Amino acid sequence: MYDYIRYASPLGMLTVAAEGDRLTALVIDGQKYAEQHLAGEGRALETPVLRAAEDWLDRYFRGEKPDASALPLAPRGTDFQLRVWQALLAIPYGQTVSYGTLASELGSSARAVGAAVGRNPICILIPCHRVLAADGSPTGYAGGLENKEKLLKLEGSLK
Amino acid sequence: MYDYIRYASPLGMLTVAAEGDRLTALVIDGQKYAEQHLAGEGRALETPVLRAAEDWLDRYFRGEKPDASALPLAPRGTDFQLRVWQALLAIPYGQTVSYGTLASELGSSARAVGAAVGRNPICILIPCHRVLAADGSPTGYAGGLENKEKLLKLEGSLK
DNA sequence: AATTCCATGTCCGAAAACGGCGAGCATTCA
DNA sequence: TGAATGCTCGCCGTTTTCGGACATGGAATT
Repeated sequence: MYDYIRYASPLGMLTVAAEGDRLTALVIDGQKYAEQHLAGEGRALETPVLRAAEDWLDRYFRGEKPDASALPLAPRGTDFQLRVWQALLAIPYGQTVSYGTLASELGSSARAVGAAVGRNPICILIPCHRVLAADGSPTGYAGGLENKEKLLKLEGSLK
Repeated sequence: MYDYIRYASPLGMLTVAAEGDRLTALVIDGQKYAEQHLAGEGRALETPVLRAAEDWLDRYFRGEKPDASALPLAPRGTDFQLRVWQALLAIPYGQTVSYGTLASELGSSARAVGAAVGRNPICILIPCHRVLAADGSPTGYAGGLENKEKLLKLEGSLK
């Protein structure tokens, strides 16, 4: 059982979900794997943590650089996925990494990291959009490639 | 999250578990598949329904014929399993059925019924011990064959 | 009689397939 | 030369698929 709000963003409508006082999901309409991240019953209810997320998004899309670590995140995943998502949180605003380097930091393979990054349940807040192919091109995005590019442009990482 | 009590019986120690005010499991120490029936966190706490189950067991082992339908049962399983367990509840005290007849009543196969009966999460209360092989011999029991025989003797179905 | 098939629902383990990749090598044009 | 493109192969966590094994019994063959 989770609570959620809908949020109108430059990327389209978002759904932000929480269980208790922790965020569990942030998905873009039409996003791949969204069903898995929003499994079970949900009710439209704006709890305090959801209001905080709303503020965060307001500021983010306004071009500010709000601190994601201010929000309590509780993504669900396998041990490996949690490690990868944790690593994503360490990538600063405006910077990017390649799947390969991320993989070698984690002692894994680019391919496996790619799969885990693609299942990130908390878009934007956990900045999976900051991971690019080795040649610097934005390769794939569960929420739609054009949205990945929008986010990177907003952050000044892409022309 | 479930509550449970331990119960010393002629069959050995039992664990009776409930979620809220409904029984979800009754397993004999050493019983097969017990882990599945007691999955997740449990705490030792005697709730009203567990006390009722205790009374029921006291009477049962004393040789009385308490009514199982007086207790709220909430076993978890597949649709087919629930149908089979429902059918078990219809077998009166002191009577037995064969896997085959049960199967034809349910429009299934003896083999499939056997598998489902074997996964009964609420021993004794849901009388899976009243199902015998076609030739009348007690074939298998997740809680140990000797216990199946004890129960049948108590009920007078076995010499 | 004794043996062999098969039906049927579920679980479990093994094996194979599938990715939001990337390095290495060959080929192709300027 | 050298940069750009395309192919193959290895990488490794997760998901999907597949083959047996069961708390059996009836029908069809030997």
